[in-house]
Amino acid sequence: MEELDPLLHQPLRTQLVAFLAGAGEQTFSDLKRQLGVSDGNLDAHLKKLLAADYVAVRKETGKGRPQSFFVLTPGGRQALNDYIRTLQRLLPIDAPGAEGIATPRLAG
Amino acid sequence: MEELDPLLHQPLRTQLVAFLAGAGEQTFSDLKRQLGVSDGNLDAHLKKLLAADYVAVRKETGKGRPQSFFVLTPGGRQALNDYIRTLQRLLPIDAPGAEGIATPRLAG
DNA sequence: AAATAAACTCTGCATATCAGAGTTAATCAA
DNA sequence: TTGATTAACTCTGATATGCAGAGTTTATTT
Repeated sequence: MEELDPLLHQPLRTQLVAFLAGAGEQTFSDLKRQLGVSDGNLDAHLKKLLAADYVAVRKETGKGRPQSFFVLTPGGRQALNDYIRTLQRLLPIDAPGAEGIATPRLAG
Repeated sequence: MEELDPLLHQPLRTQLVAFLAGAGEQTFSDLKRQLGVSDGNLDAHLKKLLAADYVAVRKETGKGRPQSFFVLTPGGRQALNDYIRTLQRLLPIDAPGAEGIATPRLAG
């Protein structure tokens, strides 16, 4: 059976990565606001994504408050694409608007 | 931001529910073999799905070894459909074969 | 009827998730 | 220009989740 990347298949991280994929570079605070999550929780999940090189940080200091900018790496983008393809194979995702399950298909 | 049903958004449970949706009623052993998972783990996840009424059991006894047949309930099927729709809104799932992320869209 | 095996279920450990307290650094007010 | 305030993180510990294997029950086999 297909494997779902456990790093991406978690509610907050899926949203986080999806958001980064769509919106590009984001600050810690932007992410916190967008996802409505606590500091500690966001930090913990970002750390995992950083450790896997799915996300990279660019820290800016000197001008204004110190800020970290988070971006999806090429590897992260690839992982997301693979993840989406796995979901598509696993779930009956046909076309937008027709996502309901009509007829069960027999097991393999 | 959209919420991803945490009961469904977990690797094993997503596969489990997807499989039940596609293949219909399955025994414990069938599920174990198909998913390649330990007894204890399968039991734990099935319990959660049962508690949420996403899945129902029918226990057969008397003729042959006692067996439990697990099925997706209408509620479970609905939850799965909602879950898929949420994924589609969240991720750039457009059409099969074109799932790559081409152009970032700006944040809300 | 004793041994074997299938079909579950329970227990406990390991890891993950999460919120809030703590820390550092910049801006603002006087 | 310095003390207060606030934004931007980071660390800590408490709770929940995930998991494997040991244990239990019930049927077959010999």
